[in-house]
Amino acid sequence: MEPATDWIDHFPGLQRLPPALLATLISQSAIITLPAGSRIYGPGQAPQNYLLLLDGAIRVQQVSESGREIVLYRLSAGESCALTTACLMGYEDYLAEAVAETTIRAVAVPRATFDDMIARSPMFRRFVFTAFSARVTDLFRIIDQVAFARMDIRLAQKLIELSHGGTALVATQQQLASELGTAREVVSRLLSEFQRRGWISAARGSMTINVRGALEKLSRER
Amino acid sequence: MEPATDWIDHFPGLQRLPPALLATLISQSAIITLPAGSRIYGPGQAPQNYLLLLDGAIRVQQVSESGREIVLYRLSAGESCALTTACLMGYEDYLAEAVAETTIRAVAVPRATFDDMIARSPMFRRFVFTAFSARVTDLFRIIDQVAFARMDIRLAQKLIELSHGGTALVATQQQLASELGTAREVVSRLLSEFQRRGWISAARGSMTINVRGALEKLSRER
DNA sequence: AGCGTTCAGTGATAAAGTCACATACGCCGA
DNA sequence: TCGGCGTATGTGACTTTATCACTGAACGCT
Repeated sequence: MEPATDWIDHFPGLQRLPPALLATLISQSAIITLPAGSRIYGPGQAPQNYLLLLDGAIRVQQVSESGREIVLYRLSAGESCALTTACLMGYEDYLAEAVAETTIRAVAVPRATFDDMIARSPMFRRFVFTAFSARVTDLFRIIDQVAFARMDIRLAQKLIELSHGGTALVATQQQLASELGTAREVVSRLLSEFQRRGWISAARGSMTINVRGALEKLSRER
Repeated sequence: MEPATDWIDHFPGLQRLPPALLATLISQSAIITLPAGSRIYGPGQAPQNYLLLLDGAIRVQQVSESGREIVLYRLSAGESCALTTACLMGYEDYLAEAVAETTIRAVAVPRATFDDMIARSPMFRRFVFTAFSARVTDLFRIIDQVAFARMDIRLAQKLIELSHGGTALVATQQQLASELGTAREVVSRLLSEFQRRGWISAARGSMTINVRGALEKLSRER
């Protein structure tokens, strides 16, 4: 089978790899497609490939024994599963799980090829470590938020984040609670309060931001 | 100056490096000593070296804007500053800070040497990635605990951890609170309760575990 | 229109965090 | 040996968050 070659365009950090290395990377890797909702890695499932995401979004989250969830970070097109890879290389079991939020298309680089590329290319190393450190920074930030930040502030931040600059926002209270690692009832009460102040209007499974400025002001507090 | 060579014995994962690589690593690295309490890395201080810890202990923690702290993980002899290194390679600023808990002695591997070793030795790569994944696993665990675990359970776990199998434990309530990322008053009340039940006896700046079994039982709950 | 499922609201209560003090202990110097 | 002082601890009052147990509303189907 003829491997596709144009996917490399998605990754600015890899575009200027020396041709020989590029050829190796491309010829050894497969392009995979997974439907929305599929679990990509999970506790006890050691990952076998280094994934470079071409299309779609991946959500990495942690699920507690009581069933509560918290979203750790998201990956979108052009990013790679960096932490996963650390676990892959280090033989540690993954404690979090990664779920496809949409249909995803990704390049799967086998373990051996990954190791080979790391050895041969400073640029590839740089690419991988940069991705690592961005994720680790995300984790530090999450810990800071969960340990020290008030929930109304965190919810305001999340509403702004999920609205992507627009005014509409599609999410159930349960989904928001899972984003923040809290209980749905807490989200319900905070949203009531936001609504009472006229900052948002809520409907079943969605809401509208009326006064973005107020949410932004709150989200800058601490 | 003649570089010391015997430090390599501290790191089983590195002992069987090919002689040529070992020679490079040893000749390029310096052994440094830092006094207890020194800040090794901090927010905004990008690390310049990969540290391999020979003696002493390092605590990595996060400090909130309000001054509350939480300990993320510790490093002891034979371990390396793995996450730090990711930030070093990825050029991201460190959000947490690393503090020497005791006088420490460490091998400082310069960035360029680190990169070179990564390129040349599968064994070195394995060593680094293994350390990395152990730390990331620690972070996942912290997030799980902070987001979902009850404080009495976490305190019981911490008392057991800090007692190192013995019965005596030296720590102030403020130190315990910083370990857990909570407020001192919370620790005070929980310790009172443990004491009321006869599980521990507390004094100023220290305490004694009387009924380890009870703490262990509690720490297994969730 | 009826029905099952998913979402959202709410009261009661427990756990944890915050704020503002009151004590208590240990040590050092007069 | 006695104050005085800095650090450590105890506690009341109150707010915020979590948990539990429901109720009722909205939606998608048949």
